[in-house]
Amino acid sequence: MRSIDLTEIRELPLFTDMADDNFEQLMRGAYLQNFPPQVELISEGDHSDFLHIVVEGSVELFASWNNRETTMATVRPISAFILAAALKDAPCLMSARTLEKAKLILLPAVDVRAVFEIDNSFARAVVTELAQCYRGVIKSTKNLKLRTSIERLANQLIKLHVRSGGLLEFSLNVEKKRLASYLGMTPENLSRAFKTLQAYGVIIDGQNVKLTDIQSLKDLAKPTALIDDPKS
Amino acid sequence: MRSIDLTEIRELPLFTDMADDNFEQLMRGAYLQNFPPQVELISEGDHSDFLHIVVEGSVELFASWNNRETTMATVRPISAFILAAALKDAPCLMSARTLEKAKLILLPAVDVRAVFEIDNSFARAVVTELAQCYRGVIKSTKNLKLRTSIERLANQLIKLHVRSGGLLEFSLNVEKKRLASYLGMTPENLSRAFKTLQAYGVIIDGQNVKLTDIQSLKDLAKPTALIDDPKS
DNA sequence: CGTTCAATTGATCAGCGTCAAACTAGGTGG
DNA sequence: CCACCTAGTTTGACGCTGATCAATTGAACG
Repeated sequence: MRSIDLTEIRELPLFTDMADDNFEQLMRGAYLQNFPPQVELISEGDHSDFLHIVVEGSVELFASWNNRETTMATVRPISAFILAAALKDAPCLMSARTLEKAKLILLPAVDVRAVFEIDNSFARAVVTELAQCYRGVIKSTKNLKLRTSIERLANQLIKLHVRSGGLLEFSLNVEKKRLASYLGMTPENLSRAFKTLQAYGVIIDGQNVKLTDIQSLKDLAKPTALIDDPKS
Repeated sequence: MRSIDLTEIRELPLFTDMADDNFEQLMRGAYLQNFPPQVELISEGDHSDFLHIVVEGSVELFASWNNRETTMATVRPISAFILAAALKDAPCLMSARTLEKAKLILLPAVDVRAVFEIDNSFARAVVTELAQCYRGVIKSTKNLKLRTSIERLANQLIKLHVRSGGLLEFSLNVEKKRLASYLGMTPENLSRAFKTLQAYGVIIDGQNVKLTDIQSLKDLAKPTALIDDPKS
């Protein structure tokens, strides 16, 4: 575990306020592990024994029912996932798989729960984290229920544009079929949606996106802080 | 405030573990208020000054975008809503309106935040509550993305059946147009979906529902704990 | 009794999923 | 280095689900 720089972990909002001792205790039992692509880390319904933190690479959270599958989120460094299930010792509601080679820190859930009980700062940091997760999913539900698939795609592109720091050219950073599933549509439909957005100055080349008319795209997408702002 | 029995509030999971002093402090600033039907208690985007607790009646949480509106949840006694926004002093992501005459307790958000800072038991109870909310929304997203509207309706009926304690006859307890919106469909479509479910032993009379062939309904609905179980 | 709004029904239509096929790109092995 | 294989992506044709529009019925309320 010492092989990796713990500073970055320590500085995560979730851990930054907690007592040194407790952070130490948490990290003593931690594993640092490398995974190849397409490894299923967690299966829906599992009781997860670890809180997972993505250090490198990316992880897909997805859910299944009746032989159907949908992408719920993509987790990128550095952030934790399945916090709620690990804390409450409840079955995971989502599965997780690596999308590419990935490096994860695994914190034993028993340790997380133990430290949660004794460290009040950590408990409050957990509240902040969970509140953010909760609000994130609410926004995502609004996105799904209030918008058509083309509106969702347009807003997704604007979100990536903002996330890139305002660049007019950026990468999707996910396979299109996963983006499609995340947005609640089929790959075929996504492909057609991109074509539709050509009329709004969107140029696609593989995973590369170029926006040549942000204004008209925004007029279509009508982004709002109450759905699209990752903060707030 | 003394006019109402606080025992029930005190026994809510959110408050049951906290120190007496702090509960007192929280309740000192509380308002007990009656509202007529169709009052908008909170508007999306507001900074809510109060944590709301429904004591009688029912409250609809809904969201809007671009002149469209969707029902996100119905809150019934006794439970709190907009906890996350009140705690983080963040803009509400959902609006709230009374559906019928309702009695609410309003706890000033500043007090909630103050007590949250000093009462560690309360802070941990908040974690439990938020984790439950979070997992609830995740289930709801899975429901929306993985199921067709008829499957959602079938599962909703089974959920009401279970909630009624296993009765084969029960009430929807909401207007059909709100149920439709909650399930992500139009009222017209819901009406037709009910007709489709007649083949599965579902008999509708106003808000009254009778299930005459649970097994075939379950075969269609395929309920699963990871989407439909309110606990877990 | 009349007004209002929810609920239903029918007709029509658009969005989107499904199926099938062609095309592309990346990776593997000869 | 090239041929091949696999899987992702695109395109077209088609059909179903569910939305829209319009009209009617029904129920609640003043």
